[in-house]
Amino acid sequence: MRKGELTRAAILDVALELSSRDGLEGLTIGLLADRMNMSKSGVFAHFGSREDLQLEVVKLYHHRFEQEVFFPSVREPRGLPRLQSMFDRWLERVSVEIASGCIYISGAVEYDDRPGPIREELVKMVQAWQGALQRAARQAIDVGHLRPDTDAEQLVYEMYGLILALHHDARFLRMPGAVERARRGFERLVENHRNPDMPKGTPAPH
Amino acid sequence: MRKGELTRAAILDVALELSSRDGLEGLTIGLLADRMNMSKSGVFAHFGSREDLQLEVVKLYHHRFEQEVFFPSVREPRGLPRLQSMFDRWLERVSVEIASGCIYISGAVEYDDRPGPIREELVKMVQAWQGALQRAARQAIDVGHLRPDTDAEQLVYEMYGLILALHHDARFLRMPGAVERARRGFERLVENHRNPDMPKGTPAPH
DNA sequence: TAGATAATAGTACGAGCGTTCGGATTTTTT
DNA sequence: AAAAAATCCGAACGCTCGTACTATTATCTA
Repeated sequence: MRKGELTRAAILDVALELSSRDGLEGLTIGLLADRMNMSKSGVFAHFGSREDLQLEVVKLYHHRFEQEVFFPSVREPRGLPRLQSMFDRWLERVSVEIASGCIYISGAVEYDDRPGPIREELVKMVQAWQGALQRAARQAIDVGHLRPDTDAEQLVYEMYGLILALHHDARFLRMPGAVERARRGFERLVENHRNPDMPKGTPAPH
Repeated sequence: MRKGELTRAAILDVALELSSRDGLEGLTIGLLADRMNMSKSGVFAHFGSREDLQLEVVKLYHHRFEQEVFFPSVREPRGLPRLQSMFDRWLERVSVEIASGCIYISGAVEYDDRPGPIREELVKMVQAWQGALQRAARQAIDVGHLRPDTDAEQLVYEMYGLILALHHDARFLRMPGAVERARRGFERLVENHRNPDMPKGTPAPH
């Protein structure tokens, strides 16, 4: 009863690694078994089906993303500091993933036209992340860090574009310096919407 | 000698359609034969291998992209008009491809870690397009439409991000209004780098 | 420690894949 | 119209995939 959960977790760990490289659709039970020094059926027995395995991989990725990017950022004070932290940590994570691949991004392409529970799960998670970014952006407007006429959704749209371009240029084209470009793009974005008459004496409560 | 080339072209046309939807790696000869009302071996005979078929699909896509986006734009006058035209036509094309998928974008994800001739071809073409955009941006700087301190590569990086975000939000998340967001992002981008003291009386030669 | 239960291996099946090959059929050339 | 060549089909091969079933081994419990 305990050993099983342990190897199951180990399998999922390797499965996430393989899915990051080859995509969720490229994840194969045979290769996974090889990496685990196990038989195919031994691996398979831990999951009812391949689709269930893929779903678990997606959930595991989401959990790690939350742990590494989202949760540390919400401890920052409301407004621009929090939004900046979210982008920084996000960018930091994707920078590391240049070597391995990001499941949110590759999954978006793999499942943009492939209906089913995996697509639904992916969409749900990406929407959750975009929603969190939008809330942070709106708070930055509310506390006066960003101009009141700032379009939060447009802001998040362009932030997402910067990250996607990073993944594209760095991972696909192998271009150096893409991380710095994303950073500079965000700086320009913030500078464009920064509130020139930020009311002093009203620091954002955290 | 003539009939063969005709059906070969017809096969490639359908193959491009299928590859746009399911990705180049999702293109299968069996499905292609079904759509063509032909036998698998009949389809196969027109190409030495599946990889050759995929390569031809990539080249066909590139040719259409040039025809529809690049060539009409270089007839615009140098500088901002040409750059604007390139982005507009690019955006227009991707807008249509929201229903079918864009091979440059899906290919970038599929082949970011899969070496071989297909990856090389894709990289070459994307680099060519980015190079064309950079040349147009530099010309816009040279003729004085954009500020002299404008970083052309950074500009293209952010343009690419806007298009990638469009593909992501519209095709994967099925969000309405993404096209308009891309357009607004580009407007802001241009407005940020527009030359305030554009020398009058020196219109760009075209 | 003995018995129950969980965990893994082994084997096999059916489907789909790219590919090969020989023959039938159609198109082009002479 | 006859000969030559190009085009296409049908069947089969070897491979890999996910999955089902049975048996064996390891682990936990009483």
